[in-house]
Amino acid sequence: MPQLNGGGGDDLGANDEMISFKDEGEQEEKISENVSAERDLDDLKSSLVNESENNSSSSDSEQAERRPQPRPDLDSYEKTRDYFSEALRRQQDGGFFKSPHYPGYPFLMIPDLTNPYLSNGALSPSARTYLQMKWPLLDVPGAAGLKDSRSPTPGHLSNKVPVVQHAHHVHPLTPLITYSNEHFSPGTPPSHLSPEILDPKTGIPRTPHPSELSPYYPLSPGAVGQIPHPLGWLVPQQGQHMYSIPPGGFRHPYPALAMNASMSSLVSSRFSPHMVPHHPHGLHQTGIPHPAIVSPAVKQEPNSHDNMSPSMHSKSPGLAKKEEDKKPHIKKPLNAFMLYMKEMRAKVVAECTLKESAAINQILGRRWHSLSREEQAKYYELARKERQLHSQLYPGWSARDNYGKRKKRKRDNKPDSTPEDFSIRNKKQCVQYLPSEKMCDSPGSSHGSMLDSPATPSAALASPAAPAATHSEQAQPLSLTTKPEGRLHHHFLTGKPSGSASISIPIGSSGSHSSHSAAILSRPIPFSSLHHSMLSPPSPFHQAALHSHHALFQSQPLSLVTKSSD
DNA sequence: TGCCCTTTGAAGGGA
DNA sequence: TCCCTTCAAAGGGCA
Repeated sequence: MPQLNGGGGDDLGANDEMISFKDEGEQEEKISENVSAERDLDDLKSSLVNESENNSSSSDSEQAERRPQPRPDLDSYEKTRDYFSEALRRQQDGGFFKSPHYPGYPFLMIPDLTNPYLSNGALSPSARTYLQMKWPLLDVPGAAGLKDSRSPTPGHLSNKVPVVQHAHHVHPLTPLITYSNEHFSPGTPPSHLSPEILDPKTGIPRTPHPSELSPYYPLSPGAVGQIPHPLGWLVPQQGQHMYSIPPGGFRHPYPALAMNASMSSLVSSRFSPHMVPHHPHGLHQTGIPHPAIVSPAVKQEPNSHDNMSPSMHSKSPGLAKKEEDKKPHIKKPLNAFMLYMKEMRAKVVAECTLKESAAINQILGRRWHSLSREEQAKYYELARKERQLHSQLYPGWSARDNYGKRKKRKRDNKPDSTPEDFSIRNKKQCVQYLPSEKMCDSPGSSHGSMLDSPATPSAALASPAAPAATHSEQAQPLSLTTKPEGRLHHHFLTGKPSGSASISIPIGSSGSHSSHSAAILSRPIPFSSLHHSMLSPPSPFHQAALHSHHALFQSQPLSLVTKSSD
């Protein structure tokens, strides 16, 4: 697996970190991915027929690309396959994106997608192909009439994740090309990304047809007014949509929204303020509820008033309550780990026999730590954009608004909770999930890349965690429950002190997490007790980490460790 | 039916 | 500034 070129400075992992159980499987996976990709592409072909036909008069670049093939769908197919080949080649060449988890990353570097738009504002054909591939239901310009977008999008609207990611051959991050391929640097959005979509044929601004919106973020409440989430790539698996415009949303006039360049590319032309009527029921015009908006009946507590906007407070109690009942539940933006989890869960599930999310999440947590800084930085950046977008969409929304929306969760370290209660609560926590992950533990568990080396400038730059570190550092996984040494080491991205442990294995949870779940479950298995298949042979670095880890463990009893003793 | 579990990170409030 | 709490996703387990 290729490492970052020239990054030798903090190359913690040495070569051994590249050795993982998954490497072999990776080969197979690539093969299967290709097979699967082709299979998927077969399906894709048919959806590309019309597009190709409709663009017979496309640009010269397309003409140049186009092979003299009689079937335009095959052309698209070939081009798409070229992308895979190119992606694979780049991956093998040791591109920036090195993780075997992300075969799709190289797509971010597809040259043609660097500027997927033609001079007239239309998507380049390959970009269209790509977009079609990534958003099969996305009616990109030129593909109009391909399908009736107003028809429900069945596959994407399920809230359940398919056990096997069908689109594993394309990394979900690839749609981030939307942001740019400049490693998420908020660049200047293409000029065509104006609130209005230019008709590629006429050049006349027009209201985007719903079919041009990402199918993963179909318009929900307010139908046309619904904003498709630009991070829809995260959703495809679940078919969820992140955000929506709640009734009463956009408390600020939309034009007043300060859209920076990054946001512009995020929101793109689909976030036209002209298409933001309020829909009281949080339903897409198709009648499909927006996943980001949980029906009050589902999530909202009957007596909850804390989700009321100021405007609602000013209304009459009855009316306010009425609207409150209608008011959708605006979910929190996903953080980096959540984004990662969402993406990788299906993969882990597919790799493992595990089904329990708790166990899966443990694996994901460890894999998260095994990610390189760059990889994590991508997710941090994504999360940052998520938050940014969320804040733009819901200017008045506060995370506090959702407090109490869920049922009261375990509050085992409440002062009033009795020890009996606590012990009862922790009975289930004695279940040890991790051993069962030995089959599918992170190949990168030996990666060690997240260890406490200072962030590289690029990573730090890319990290949105930097501004938020004030809050997040306390929750850094590296921080020990006991925090015996104080906050001595630094967040790998922010460079800020973030904990005492010098290894990346979470020992319990910090903060409130540990307060209710810092039992043995949260405790990592000592390296020495891990199955061989769970960890690669320790590099010198990891041996040092082992030593440190053991030292830490020696200072902590291995028995049930809770923070309830506080 | 609905909470619990598990993970990390973000946000907000209180001290 | 630090600490704590809550929530975000997910889905099997369990009462």
